Amino acid sequence: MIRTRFAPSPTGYLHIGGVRTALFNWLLAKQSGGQFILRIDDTDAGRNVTEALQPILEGFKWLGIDWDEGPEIGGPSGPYYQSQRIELHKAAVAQLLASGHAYRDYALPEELAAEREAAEKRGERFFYDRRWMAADDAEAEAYEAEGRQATIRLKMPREGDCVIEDLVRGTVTVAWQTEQDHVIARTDGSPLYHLASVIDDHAFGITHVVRAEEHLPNTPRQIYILESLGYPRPQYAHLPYVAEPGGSAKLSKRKLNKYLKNKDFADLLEHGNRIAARCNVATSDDTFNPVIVDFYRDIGFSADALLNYLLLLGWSLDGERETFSVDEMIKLFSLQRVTKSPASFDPQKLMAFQADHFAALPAQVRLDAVAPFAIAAGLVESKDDPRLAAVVAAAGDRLKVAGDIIDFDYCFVDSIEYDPKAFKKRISKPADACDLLSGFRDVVLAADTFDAAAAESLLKGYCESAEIQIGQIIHAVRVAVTGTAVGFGMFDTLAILGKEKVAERIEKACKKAAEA
RNA sequence: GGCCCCUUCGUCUAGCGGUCUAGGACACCGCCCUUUCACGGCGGCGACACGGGUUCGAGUCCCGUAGGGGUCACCA
Repeated sequence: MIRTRFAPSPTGYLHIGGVRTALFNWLLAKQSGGQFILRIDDTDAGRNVTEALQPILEGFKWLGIDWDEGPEIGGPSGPYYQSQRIELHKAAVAQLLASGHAYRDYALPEELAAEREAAEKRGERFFYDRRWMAADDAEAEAYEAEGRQATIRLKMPREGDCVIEDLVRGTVTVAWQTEQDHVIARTDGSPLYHLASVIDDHAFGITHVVRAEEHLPNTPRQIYILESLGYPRPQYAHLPYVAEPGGSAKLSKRKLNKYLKNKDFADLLEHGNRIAARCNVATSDDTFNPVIVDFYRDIGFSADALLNYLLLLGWSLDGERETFSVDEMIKLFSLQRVTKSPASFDPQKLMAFQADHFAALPAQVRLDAVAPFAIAAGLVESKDDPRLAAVVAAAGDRLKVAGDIIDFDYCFVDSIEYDPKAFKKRISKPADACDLLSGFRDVVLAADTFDAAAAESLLKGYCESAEIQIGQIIHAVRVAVTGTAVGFGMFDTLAILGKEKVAERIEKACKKAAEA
């Protein structure tokens, strides 16, 4: 039975790289009928845990990554907050101390810092020499009489190798002597991450530790802890990290300013900002950016598209197939096909996946996705407004994300803005534009029915009688009734607007042209 | 700097000694379709980091070099 876990710290946001790691864990568990566990690593956090956790939980819910055990639902191995498991961790520390795998260390932070500095000066790396180690109770008492307090350090082996069989990287060998005596408990007795993580993984029965490769250097000390405690080793799989757009360094939320220099990244954010501005989406720097999942949800991405893209960031089936439903991901994923090198985050490719996924959705689903944005932007009052369904259908794949509905605001609002360039080119400049437009307007007004087919025959008939090619008027019509030079089919547009609006806008455009 | 990891088109990747004049996707550039935009179709551009080996034969194995990256907390 495979049991995997993802262990976020309550930071207030869900990082895209973290989602990728969680996804792989989830997939691995799901495909074998195993369990995926969410554990909250809040040993350091303290305040506001619930608040800082909420966005993360909500992010997973939106993505459809559900957990079999963890916050909100509990489970047989609980509690799932590390801060609530502290007694267990302390007991393990005591056990390690008793068995001689760890020791009390009375070094003062200043003393350590001085040692570190001295080593650096000599051009050597700092290596703690156990100078303030208490070899027995008597020594400990003596140190404590001086007013010192002990941290607990691992008494790491100083010879031999630590051999890690990693499911992604193969055999990794590290000489024990390169490992420090890591601190596992602070002077106040509180246990540190590595200790807690190992204890909890064992307590939860985690069989596969699948995490980002930045944890690879931590693995020897964790192995030392678990083997000292007599625990079996889990299987390890260290995933390559997700790299920044156009670069090879790890994607980090802290370097937003740097990513903004990448055009694709900046364009994606700009796209989001455009939607957010119209749809009342909060755009705090902390969460509204393409490194954080909230961003995608808030501008109308499909969760499955994001998942599909992330799946391919470090994994491939055969190098050919790229589109996978969630069920297919679960069925086909394998750690064997995880790549070893970091994959850089490519906003354009992500958007391509999104566009494809969104275009393939059934009309009703697309409508449901778009409606909240249309309502928030004040384009319609309810999703039952027939114009909305008509626009979504007519727009087709021009809607890449649900929030793109704002690009077609001219189908809903009372008065439109004209793109100055388009207006000049199609209406002001051509001498006969307004005459032709006015002629067409009369035809429109006289029409009995005005659906797309009717609009088409009306315009074509008008061209015939005016003895012009359709190309000579259709662009002017588009600019006059939509304000822009681009959009979906003209006849659909006319039908959606209705004859009164079409006539009114043509008149207004001609008036504006005459004034200029 | 120590330790560890990584290295095929701009990007994501296929490739597990001969089928590689290196395949697919995104991006980019043409052309076609077309009332605009988008889609779609067709075509193009474009990579095995370098140097040694091993082998009849190396993108594929070995060793070096270079480059990139991760990590070195009483953070997680």
